[in-house]
Amino acid sequence: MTTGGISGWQSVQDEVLRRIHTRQWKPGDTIPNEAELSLEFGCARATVNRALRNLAEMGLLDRKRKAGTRVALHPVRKATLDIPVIRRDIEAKGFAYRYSLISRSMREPPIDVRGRMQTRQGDRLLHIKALHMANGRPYVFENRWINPKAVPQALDVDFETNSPNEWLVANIPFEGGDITFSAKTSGQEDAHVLDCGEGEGLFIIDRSTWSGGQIITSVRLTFAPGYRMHTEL
Amino acid sequence: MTTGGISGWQSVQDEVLRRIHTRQWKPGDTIPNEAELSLEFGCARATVNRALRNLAEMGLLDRKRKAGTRVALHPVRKATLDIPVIRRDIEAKGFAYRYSLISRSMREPPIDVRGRMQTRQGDRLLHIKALHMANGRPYVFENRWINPKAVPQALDVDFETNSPNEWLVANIPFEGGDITFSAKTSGQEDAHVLDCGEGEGLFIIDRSTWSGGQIITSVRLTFAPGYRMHTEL
DNA sequence: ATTGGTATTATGTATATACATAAAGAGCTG
DNA sequence: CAGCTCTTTATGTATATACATAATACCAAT
Repeated sequence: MTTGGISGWQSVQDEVLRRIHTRQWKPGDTIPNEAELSLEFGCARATVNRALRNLAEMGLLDRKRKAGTRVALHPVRKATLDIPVIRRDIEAKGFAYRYSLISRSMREPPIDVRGRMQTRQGDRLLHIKALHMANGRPYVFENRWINPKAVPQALDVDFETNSPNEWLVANIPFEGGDITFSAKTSGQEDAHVLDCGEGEGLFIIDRSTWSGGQIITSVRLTFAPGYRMHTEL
Repeated sequence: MTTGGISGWQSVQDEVLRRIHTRQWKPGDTIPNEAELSLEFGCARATVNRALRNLAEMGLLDRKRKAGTRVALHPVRKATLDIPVIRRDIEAKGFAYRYSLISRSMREPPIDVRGRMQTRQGDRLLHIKALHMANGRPYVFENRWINPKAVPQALDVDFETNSPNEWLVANIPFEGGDITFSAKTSGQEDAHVLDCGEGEGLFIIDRSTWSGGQIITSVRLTFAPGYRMHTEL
């Protein structure tokens, strides 16, 4: 039978994918509409819709009302990264996790942090420096600012045994945030804390999270040399 | 009215989100099942399903058949990154794009590349080095290997005016791949090509793509200092 | 030719219904 | 009590139908 086993939206998706890969449908082409495809595949339009919607989410199809569905000209593939809790990240790799607090204080942040956290001059924030270790080796240096106006409970936590990373994830829900990935050259503090040389390239994640219109926290994670963040697409 | 305007799966999603954020439903809690929620919200179960499925995809809910739906204990937030064509990335930032080919040759790859590309000893690959510039400044150094067995057409392209990045995206469909993000310390070649100092931290993207069981290409993108990759969650 | 309104059309969503499937839990058996 | 089946149950999916909405295409009036 020519239809093989086309049943279920996944099969429809697979068949559409096949046609794209074999260039039966080339980038820029408008493909048949949902009604036609449902007829061809012998399934309901909703099933075709589910498949095409999914492919559009993956960035392989462009869909517009009335205009129809076309194969994406520039397949802007979307890689989805998991942003795990650091302890779980380390443990998932089979390493022993250890945590140690470096410092904890209230202070006025430098101007760049003030901008990111949208606080006024003179506002003091909770500042925490901590180190996460894998098998006894420094893994990532956590440099975090917490807004006490948004998270007053944080003032009662000493962060001696629990990292702010973990405490926040477990206790403070957030609505959204933004992440920036970059690289920097290790300075004196980095080299000291991460036990590496000065002038090494380090992987950086800067993250701010907000909820209810307030910035909750802003953190810089500085990873030890050799860190790699992997994903598939 | 207490229900406000709960209609449409997005409203259902918003309401569920609200209950999570207000801790009415705490991490680990099992929430009412689809049938109950559809009754409460006065909509069809399919509508609730759509909303909850979406939230599960975002990593906020854990769903299992029979076990029910619960609020994720460790909200592994998924950040989706766009992986654009370099030229579009640069142009989107409002910079003038320029491209220049550095070298093009057939050669046997070093052992690490041979591993990534799954080729045998003695197999020769097409090796291309190229530079992408933004407003005349080096932006990213493209160091690519192409498998001529998978992409024989590439042998007829000189890549003088079109980057392999762009040519491949436009001409060779791929099924999947993997990406690794990391940082490295600039060496002599990096410093020369990217016009920066030696010993600077550089952002690295390593990507391999495959189709039909064959590795098509493997590339290392070395970004000039200051590059940042941004996303929201 | 430009403007502007209207008809057309493909996707987007909601609905009730039905059946499939995974997995937990009960109950049975050795 | 370990190990097995069977039942129960919540999610997963497919279906036909209906209506909503965005965006194009067409036609008329200026």
